[in-house]
Amino acid sequence: MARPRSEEKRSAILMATIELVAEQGLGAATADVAKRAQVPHGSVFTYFGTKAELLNAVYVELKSELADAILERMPDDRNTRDQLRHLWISWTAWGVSSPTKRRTLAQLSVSDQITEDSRRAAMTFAGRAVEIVRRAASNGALRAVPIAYVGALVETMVGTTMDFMTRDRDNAEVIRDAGFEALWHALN
Amino acid sequence: MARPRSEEKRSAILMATIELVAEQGLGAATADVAKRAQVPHGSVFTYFGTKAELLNAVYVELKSELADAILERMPDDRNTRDQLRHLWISWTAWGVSSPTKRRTLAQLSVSDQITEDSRRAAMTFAGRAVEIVRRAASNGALRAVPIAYVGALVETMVGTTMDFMTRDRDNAEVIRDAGFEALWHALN
Amino acid sequence: MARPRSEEKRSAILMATIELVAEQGLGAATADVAKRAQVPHGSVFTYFGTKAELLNAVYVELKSELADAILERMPDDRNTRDQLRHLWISWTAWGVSSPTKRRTLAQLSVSDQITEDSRRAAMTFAGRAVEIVRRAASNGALRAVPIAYVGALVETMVGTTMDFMTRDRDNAEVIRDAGFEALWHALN
Amino acid sequence: MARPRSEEKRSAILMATIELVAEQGLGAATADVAKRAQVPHGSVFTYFGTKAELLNAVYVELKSELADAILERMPDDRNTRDQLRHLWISWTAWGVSSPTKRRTLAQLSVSDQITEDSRRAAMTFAGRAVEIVRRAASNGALRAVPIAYVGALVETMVGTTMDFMTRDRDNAEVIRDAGFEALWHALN
DNA sequence: GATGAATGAGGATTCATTCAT
DNA sequence: TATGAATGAATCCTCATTCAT
Repeated sequence: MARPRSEEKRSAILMATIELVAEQGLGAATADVAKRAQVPHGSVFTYFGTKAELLNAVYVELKSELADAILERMPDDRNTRDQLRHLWISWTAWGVSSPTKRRTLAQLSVSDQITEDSRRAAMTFAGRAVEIVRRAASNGALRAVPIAYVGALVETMVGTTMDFMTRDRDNAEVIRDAGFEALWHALN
Repeated sequence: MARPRSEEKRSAILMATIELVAEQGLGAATADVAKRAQVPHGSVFTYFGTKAELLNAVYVELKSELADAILERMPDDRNTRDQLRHLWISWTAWGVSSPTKRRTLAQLSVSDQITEDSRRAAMTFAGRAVEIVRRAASNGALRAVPIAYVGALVETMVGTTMDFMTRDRDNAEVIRDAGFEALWHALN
Repeated sequence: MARPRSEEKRSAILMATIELVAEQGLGAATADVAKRAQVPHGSVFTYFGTKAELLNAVYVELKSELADAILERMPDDRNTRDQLRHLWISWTAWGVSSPTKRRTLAQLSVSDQITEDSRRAAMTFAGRAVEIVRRAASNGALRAVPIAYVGALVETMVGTTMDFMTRDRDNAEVIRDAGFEALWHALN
Repeated sequence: MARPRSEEKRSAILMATIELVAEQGLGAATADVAKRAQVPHGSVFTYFGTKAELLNAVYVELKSELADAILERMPDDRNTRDQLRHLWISWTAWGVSSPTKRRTLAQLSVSDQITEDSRRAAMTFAGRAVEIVRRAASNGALRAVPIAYVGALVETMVGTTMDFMTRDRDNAEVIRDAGFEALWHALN
């Protein structure tokens, strides 16, 4: 009759990790994560096994959340450009309004601690988004290259755009819209 | 009158750091760097003071080398598109032929250990390259946004392109050329 | 529910520190302390956080022990001179019989690693002793100066006396008694 | 035809050491001493051989300077009390006006780096002062104990008095004069 | 399952002294 | 003699993971 694991604890650890990685990088100590989550140090390991697994869980969590934010109100009935524009706007909006999550996700994305499995799982969430990108690029300069490359280009352009929007709040919308036009031209 | 600092030693430490960071990430131990460079551990600190300074020196060194590689044979008499294309090709060629340096530079670029000073110094090397980008973007969708944003977009697109070229050697040129077309359209 | 901290371990670390500081000074290595205490090096930090905290704990511990030794059999019903004499004799006896503790305490007392908090805590233990000194000095040359100064004078005179008693065991009692007379005259 | 050692350099190193030890304790690095003295690091060792020798030289220098300050205007024709009083006043005056030197001397005095030789040399400077103390104590409670003990008592009482004078400038003279009366009574 | 003490291999940095120039 | 680079043992502290309670 083991006590069931608490979803709250799991979530608290996840959130604490997101915060600490944003603040201190991937070197953030698990003991500090536990303290921030107001959870015993040992619990981090009962819930996630190893630090690497914890980081992977955070990665998947953030990717999933991001995919939801992007796709939630996607106007499926509109043309490709409108859909891509929705993707671009909701994605950057997420990044600008969740800078902590954005920073942590950026760090995790380039980390070699994230497994191929986690990356694949993240891809799955992004399926519909990738499809939009694929359609948008289907007649342009990138029509003949692997879709993964196109997707990566879009992702990296969004990332850079979010960075500059965050840094230059006054011109955030101008940057965002110009960035979208650049993307649209790049794909067409 | 004392023994002068040895340029060779300095260089050996720098190279060893580049290799180890590529292999193990920014957490690479200074003791291992010393061993790889075949110098005593203490010498790392004689030459660079702290690990952070060492990493900054590596960053500046690689940025400088990269700028040289890009600008060395830049055809200044050609039109903007040709110059941008030369930039794109020489940049990706550097990355593909120096994957170790590329990986280390990528890690350093997103690290918060790199100071604003180092980034500024790197910017200086890149001056002429930025000018080409500025010209290329002067009539397109990005004409009204900060040049820093445009430069960052180019840099991130090159990075992504190098990654895929390295991973998919057989199609490297196709990817590279499609990537360039995408960039050209993005800027125009 | 976890393993509770072991009072024995804490105490072993404290004792090992006292010994090593007496032997090697405040520069004694925490690793050597651990070895002497037969605990893993990491445990020193589990129990005391930093070396400075460890030293402060030793200081407070020794001051407390000393206060106990002095005040334990203090004849509260006797006149001031007898009480001061008891203080002097029990204090010097503690120092002569615990030269290791005495030396360590002497080093800590002049160290700038000891915080104001620790010194205040030590003062508290010494309260009754200070009161005796205050009474003894209340009609003499030192009646109008801060009691802290008077207390410091007494402390420093005891320290010097213990040193000479230790060095010259054969005349220890003569020195001790002469020293007490000197103190008594100084205060009266 | 070796270049003669420069008295200026020697002196600069000595002064720099006094300052740094006052600021950082005996752990002050010789490299920092050299920097403060505006002298190459190696020179510290050409002039003093080892760090321990340097510290001993500082000790002897300060003791000598102190002895000069105390004895310079000693009124040899006055009675013992007046001479002792002159000793007390000039000594505390030196300490209050040279807090850096005082702190360094205090640290060195309790250090085990100072050799017996250095201590003996210092004693020699203090000869006339010891003689005054001896005379002052010749009929009191301390008449039968080793003169070294009496001297040490005087020294430690002066030290404590200087500390409180420095800390409580407004009452410095009151403390000084009360301290002297206490000393006089202790010796008589 | 819950808890937090236990562990010891690293990690970055310091430093007195030596010695090449 | 003057100079400052060279050296590597030593230092304090961190940390992921395990495990006794």
